[in-house]
Amino acid sequence: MTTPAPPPDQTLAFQAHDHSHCCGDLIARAQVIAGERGARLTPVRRRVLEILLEHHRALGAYEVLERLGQDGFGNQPPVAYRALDFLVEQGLAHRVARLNAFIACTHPGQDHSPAFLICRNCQAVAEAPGGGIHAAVETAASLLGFAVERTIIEALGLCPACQEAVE
Amino acid sequence: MTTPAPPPDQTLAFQAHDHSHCCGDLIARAQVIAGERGARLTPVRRRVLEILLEHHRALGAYEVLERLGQDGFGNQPPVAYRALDFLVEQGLAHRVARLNAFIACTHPGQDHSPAFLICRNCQAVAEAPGGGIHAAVETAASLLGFAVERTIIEALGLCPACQEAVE
DNA sequence: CCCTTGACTGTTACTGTATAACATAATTTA
DNA sequence: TAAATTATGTTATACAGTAACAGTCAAGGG
Repeated sequence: MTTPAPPPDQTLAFQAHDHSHCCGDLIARAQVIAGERGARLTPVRRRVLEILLEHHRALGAYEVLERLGQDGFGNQPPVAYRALDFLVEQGLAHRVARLNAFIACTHPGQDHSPAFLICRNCQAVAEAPGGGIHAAVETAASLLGFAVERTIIEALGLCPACQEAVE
Repeated sequence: MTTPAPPPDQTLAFQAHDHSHCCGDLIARAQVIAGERGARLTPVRRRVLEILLEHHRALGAYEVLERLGQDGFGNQPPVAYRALDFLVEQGLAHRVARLNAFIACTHPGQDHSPAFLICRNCQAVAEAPGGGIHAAVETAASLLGFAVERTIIEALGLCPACQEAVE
């Protein structure tokens, strides 16, 4: 599974950008992607995706849930978890294991197993191109005869902005 | 993808071996390592490490806690979490984010950020050599100007034995 | 048009994971 | 030995996730 040259939006989370644009754009693409797969982007699901898109950081299910409740949706955990599970299945969002939290996918539609870069200072999360990393995991695993099905790649550290801000 | 002979201890978790030997040995090494770092391997901490070493799989904090209680130690969550946090800080154990669980380090004393191979069938967890993987993560991160401090690398799949057992 | 079907949402109730805060005990240092 | 530090025990609570069931809504078949 090789990854072509990274598209220009890879550093999105770590750069200034027209955020309202990137949100609206991704919602529209999500609508299309879901339609193609015969899945329905219902109001709750759409709202959850919007909530995730309002940030470039991972949100806990209960953070999402609180906003859902404010918007008149159900405010019990399964409401949030079901919508989040749907978005993850459709590749529209990802789960960040380290944070027990969820984040909108910044380039949906492509089949990808992402590598996350998590800033410990500002909590921003970016998706890095993961091709080379996955190849390295495959190599290491095959030495032990292990058959990889899925990988979790998460790096903790400092984003460009916070490297200057923090000592 | 060929499978050359792996180094002897890397596949430990996936092979038959003298388990009582590997436990006693690692406890002794832990004692030394802690001493060198000015840290105290107290009875609770030592017992927690023993509990982890009795398995080659990750144990939840509450599994550890239950055994601690049976041995006359405190049976409230902080007792287990504090001991586990200590072991992780000293490099004597690792946290497996995917499983919200902990596992004894199979080669402590070396400064290493491990890559875990998690069998979804038998729950065994092995540490894979992570050098190449970390290099790949560094490369990907540096393209975005991100400074990596720690990495979480976990692969889910089937260990050699379970590839035969499971269809 | 109504009815059935299946998918989605809402709710209750619960299990599991983790930490804050404070009291007590043991160990080290002065 | 006293003071300071470090570790342990305990209570209480916050955060994460799921099972089970009831109600609702949209789409297709008679």
